[in-house]
Amino acid sequence: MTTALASKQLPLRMKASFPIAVVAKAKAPSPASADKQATGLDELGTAHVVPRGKTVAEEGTPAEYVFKIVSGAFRVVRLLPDGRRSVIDFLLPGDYFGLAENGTYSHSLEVISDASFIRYPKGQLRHLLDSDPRASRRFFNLMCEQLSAAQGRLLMLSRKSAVERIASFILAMADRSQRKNGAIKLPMNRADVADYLGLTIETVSRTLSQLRADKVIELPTACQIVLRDRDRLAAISGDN
Amino acid sequence: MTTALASKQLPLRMKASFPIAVVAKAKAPSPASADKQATGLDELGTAHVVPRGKTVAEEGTPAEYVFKIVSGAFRVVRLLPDGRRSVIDFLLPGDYFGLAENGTYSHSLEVISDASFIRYPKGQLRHLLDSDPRASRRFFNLMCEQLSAAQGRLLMLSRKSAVERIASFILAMADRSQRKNGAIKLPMNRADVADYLGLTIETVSRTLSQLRADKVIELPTACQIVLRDRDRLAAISGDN
DNA sequence: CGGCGCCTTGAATAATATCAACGATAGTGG
DNA sequence: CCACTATCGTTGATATTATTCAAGGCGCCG
Repeated sequence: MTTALASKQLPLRMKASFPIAVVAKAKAPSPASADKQATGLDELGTAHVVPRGKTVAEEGTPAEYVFKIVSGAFRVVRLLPDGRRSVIDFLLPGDYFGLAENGTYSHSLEVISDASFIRYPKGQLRHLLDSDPRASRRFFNLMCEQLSAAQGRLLMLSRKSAVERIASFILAMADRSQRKNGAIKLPMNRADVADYLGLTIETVSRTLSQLRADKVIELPTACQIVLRDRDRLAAISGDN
Repeated sequence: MTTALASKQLPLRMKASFPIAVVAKAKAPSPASADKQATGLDELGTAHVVPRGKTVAEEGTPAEYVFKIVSGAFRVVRLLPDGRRSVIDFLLPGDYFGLAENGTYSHSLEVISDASFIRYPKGQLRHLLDSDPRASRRFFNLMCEQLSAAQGRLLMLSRKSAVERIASFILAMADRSQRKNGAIKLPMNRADVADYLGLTIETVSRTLSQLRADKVIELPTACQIVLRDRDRLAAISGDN
């Protein structure tokens, strides 16, 4: 509860200096048929730049768009009526949001670090999927990956201890995230990690401190992690 | 751990009287093109009958088939190396298994109550998806539903208390499951429920007892639940 | 330099797991 | 058909883990 309310609305100093802006408008829409592009999708979307803290899509509002992350980092958030928060996923460049959202968004999409994305009208995407087998196949595979990832997290949340979750998380971020001279750079804060792993801020912090004390990781800053003993981290994580 | 090992292999007395059997072999395979069927898929599969306790697909083995449940109930199971178990989903008639499984199965599919299913070679299904937009769309929507369901469960596992999980579970089963004169008939045992909700057998049992004591439900038998106060159950469940 | 978030750490509490015993039930074999 | 037995379910006592409450420190930005 504390976690949820604390992180519900990040009071970021959002000067108007960095508003949502259409940065590039694509060429004239073509009757999605003879495509040479990877997906034939690119020309349907508009590019946008957004500042940290911005909510790009809001839970409960009509799901009109699908988003493709270009740069930066996002969190996918869902709330319980009493305010408890769950971070369903973190999105990084190349990831999509909204593919499975039907009618209204069941999640909010929030910007963690200054970011940009391409936004596609859902109707047009649907049409493309119906008419272009290549795109259809591509997005079907994307859905498969998302589902697999979600199922992996179900196992984690239902059966893993706090250290195991943290270890798994660090290893996953090590693969996905940016590096800054050897250190993994976490774009999210402790509250986000906590709500992603189903823990509290305090437990996340304590567990990281413990891993540091055990010389498995180093923490140059709060949002940087250096792997000191990857094998042991993998052993702690519990899988394989 | 106790839970996992206890329920890892149900020592059901499996007399040879009820083996897997091909019950119906479909007509000659057609070059999936001019389909009149709902999905054009039916003729690709073979029907099978399986007894309780049987493992129909095993985690780690090549994912050659997709399954459509016809009757009975199944659990989708994933194990941690040390034996801890998670029930990722329960499958009832109309549900599919294996759509997102790539290369090798990342879950086992186990029969909870005597059941039957149709099995489709994955390669042929893929081919159908590539060639038939109707089928493609249908299965894309199925994947969307599965993903949404998984995400809902992520919220539950990461933020809900034991009572809330049990209440949500009962309400969900009330919609999906069979009835037996007014009572919801659970096909699974306590260990399955526990591993599905990320709890222990004992906590599941205690929580159900407590709900009974509070006159929210009745438990005519261990596997039957009568809703006595659906509104209160919904309130307890936490969502909406 | 000052203030505000964010992070860390400690101590007490609450929730759930674990250990253990008993009870109920259903399927088996006599 | 009944009694037996294995399995499953319930309940109690205790242990453990993570949460909650509280305070202080660090770092960043203005």
